[in-house]
Amino acid sequence: MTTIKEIAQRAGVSIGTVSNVINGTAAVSDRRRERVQAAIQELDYHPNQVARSLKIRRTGMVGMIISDITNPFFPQLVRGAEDALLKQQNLLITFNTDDRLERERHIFSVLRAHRVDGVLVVVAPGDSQAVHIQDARKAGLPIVCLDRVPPGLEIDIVSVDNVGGTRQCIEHLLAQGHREIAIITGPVALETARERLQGYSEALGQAGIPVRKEWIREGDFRADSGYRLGKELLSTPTRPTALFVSNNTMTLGVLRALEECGVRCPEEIALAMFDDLPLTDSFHPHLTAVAQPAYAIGYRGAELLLERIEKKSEGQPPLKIQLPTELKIRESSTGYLRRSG
Amino acid sequence: MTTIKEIAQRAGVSIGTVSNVINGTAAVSDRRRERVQAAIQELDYHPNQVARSLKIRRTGMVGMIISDITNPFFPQLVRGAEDALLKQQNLLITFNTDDRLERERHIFSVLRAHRVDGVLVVVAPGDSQAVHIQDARKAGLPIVCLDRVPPGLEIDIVSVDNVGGTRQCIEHLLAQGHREIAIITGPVALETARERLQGYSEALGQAGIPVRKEWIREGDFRADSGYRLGKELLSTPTRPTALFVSNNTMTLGVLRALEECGVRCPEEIALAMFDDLPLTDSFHPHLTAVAQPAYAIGYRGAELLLERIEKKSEGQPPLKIQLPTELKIRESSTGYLRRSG
DNA sequence: CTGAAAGCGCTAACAG
DNA sequence: CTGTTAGCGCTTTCAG
Repeated sequence: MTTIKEIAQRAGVSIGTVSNVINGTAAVSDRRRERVQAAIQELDYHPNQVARSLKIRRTGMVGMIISDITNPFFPQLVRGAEDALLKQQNLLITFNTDDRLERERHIFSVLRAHRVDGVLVVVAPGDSQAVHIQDARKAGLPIVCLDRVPPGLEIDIVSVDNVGGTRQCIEHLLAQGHREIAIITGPVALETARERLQGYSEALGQAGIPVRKEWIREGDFRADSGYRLGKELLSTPTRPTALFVSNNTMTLGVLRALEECGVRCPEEIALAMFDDLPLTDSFHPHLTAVAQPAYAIGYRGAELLLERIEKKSEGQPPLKIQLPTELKIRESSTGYLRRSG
Repeated sequence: MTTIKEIAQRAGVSIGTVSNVINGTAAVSDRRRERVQAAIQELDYHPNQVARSLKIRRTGMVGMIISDITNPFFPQLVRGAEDALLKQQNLLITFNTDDRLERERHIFSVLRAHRVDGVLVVVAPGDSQAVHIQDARKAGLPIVCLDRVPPGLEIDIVSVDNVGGTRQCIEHLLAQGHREIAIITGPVALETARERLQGYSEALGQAGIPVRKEWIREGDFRADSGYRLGKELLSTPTRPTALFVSNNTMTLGVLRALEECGVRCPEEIALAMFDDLPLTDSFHPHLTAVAQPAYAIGYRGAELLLERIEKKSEGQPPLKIQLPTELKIRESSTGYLRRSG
C-alpha cells in the first residue's frame, strides 16, 4: 500500500506539500503540484482515510440501523439516505436488527467504536429507556430517528403523519359505504402502531360509528401475523366488509389468508393498508395504500443528520419533521360489491 | 471521547495492560482486569477502531457494490452478506451504482481510501477492461464477484447456472405444449444475460424448434424495457403463446403491458421469468420463476471473501462457485388455455 | 510557498 | 504479569 511518504519521495517534495495538494489546504507551486499529481497517478495512490480520520477526528462514515432490508419499505429509505450522504462523500454503513433490541444495542456499540460521524436509526420496539441511545448522545454522537419515535426521548425525528394518513384512508372506506371496518394494528409498543390505530378510531368516532373490540387485532408488522389475524377475522361470525392493515408486509399475509379462505378481494372484502408496495401496479389486486415517502424520509433524515454533524444547527432543539402521506386509491378498496338485501 | 489513556489512569494501570484486557492478548491479573473493566463501564469507553485499524492494518470493514437496493433481488443478497460478515464482527458498507460504470469506479476508489478489507461486487455492465478492479487486486485487495462475471477477468465469483436454469424453464414451457415462445433478454453486454439467452436457444434447439429472431428482444433489466418490449411483442401479428423474461423487474413491466393490452395471463399468454419475486405468493398472477438463491449467494460470497482476507486460501486459483437455481412452477405458466382449432 | 515535527489512539515488541 | 516506547499514515502548526 503506497503512502504519502512514498509520494513525497517520488515527487521530491515534503509530505506536507503532498497533503496540501491533496486537500487544497494551502497554495502549492504549479511545478510541484504537477509532480505530486503525477506521482499519485503512477503509484495508484489512495490517501489513507483511516489515518486521516484519526487525525481530524471525523471518519466520513454514517451508520444506519433498520429492522430488515428485506422488508420492501426499507430499500427506499436506505437509498434516500445514501443519495443524500454521497453528495458529501459520506459512506453509509447499514445494519439490520430484525427489531431485536439486543442487536440494536450491540450495533450502537460497534458503530461508536468505529467512530461514525452520526447515525440514522429506525428504533426497535420495546425499549422505554433507550439507554444506549442516551449514552451515545451524551458522548456527542449526532443521531436522527427515522419513521419511529423512541418513547420519551427528545430527539430529531423525521416521520410521517400516521394519525392523519390513517384517518384519511378510513374516511375513504367510509365514503365507499363501509360501516364494518376492521383493523390489524402493529405492535402497540410502537408509537407508530398506536398512532395508526388512533387514526382509525378517530375516523370511526367522527362518523358516529362505535369501535368494536373484536375488530381490532394486534399484529407485529410481519407477514405471518397478517396471515394469522386475517384468518381469525374472516372466521368471525359477522365478517367485516372492509379491512385496514397497518403495514405492507402484514397485508401480504392477509392476501394469502384471503386466498386460502376463498374470499375475493375486492369483491367480497375491501382492503387498504399503510405503506405502499412498489410492485402493486403490476399485480392483482392493486392495493389501496397510505403511501409513505420512504425515499424522502431517508433523504431528509440524512440531510438533517449532516447538519447536526456540521454543527451548523448547534444547540437547536430537536426537530420533529413530519412528511405528508399520500392516499393511493386503487381497486382493492373500490371494487367491493355491496351485499344486496 | 474517552481514550485508552484515560482508562489506564482511572484504573491505575498502564495503557498496555488496558489493551491486553480488551484484546485478551496477554494474561492480566484478576485484580487489574476488574479495575480496568470497571473503568470501561464507568466511562462508557469504546475502543477507537480507527486508531486500531491504523495500527493493525485491518479495518474490519467490507464494501459491497450492487446496482440498486431498490431492485427486489438485492436486499436478499445484501442480507446474506451482512449475516455472514457479522459473525466475524465485520461491517458492511453498501453502495448502489445504478449500473453506471463511473460510479463503480468512484466507489472503488472511495473504498480503497477507506481501506476496507475486501469488496463484494456485482459488476456494472459494459466494461471489458475493468481496470479499476485489476488495479485494486494488484494492490492486494481481495475481491469477490457476485452474480455477474466481469468479462475477461480471472476472479472469484459466486453465481448461478443461468444456462441450465433457463433451459429447464423453457423445457417446462415446452412440456406445457408451447411451441411459440418469445424471450426478453437482459443487456447482452452482460454475460449473465447472454447465458440466459443461450439456455433459451439450447432448449428450443433440442426440441427441434427454430429460434425466431423477432421473438428475441433485448431489454436492460429494468421495468420500463419490459413494458416497452412486452407491448411490441403483443402487437406482433403472430403473438407468441408463451414469454420468458430474463429478470424480475422487466417482468413487472410486462405485466403492466399485458394489462394495458387486455391480454390475460395465464389464460391468453403464459409467462415465466428468471429471478423469483418475494411477494408473488400474495398476488396474481402467481409467477413461475427460476429462483436464484440470492441470500445464499450473498452469504457464500461473503464467506469466500472472508477466507481470502484471512489468507487461508493463499495463492489458490480463483473459485467459480455456481449455486443451483430452483424452478418454481406457478399459475402463470400452467393456466394457459390452448387455442382451439 | 515549503519542510520539519508533534501527535491523533492504539498495538506490539521489549525489558524488567 | 506489567510498563515503556516506537510507530501506523496522516494533518497541522510553526519557522523559515
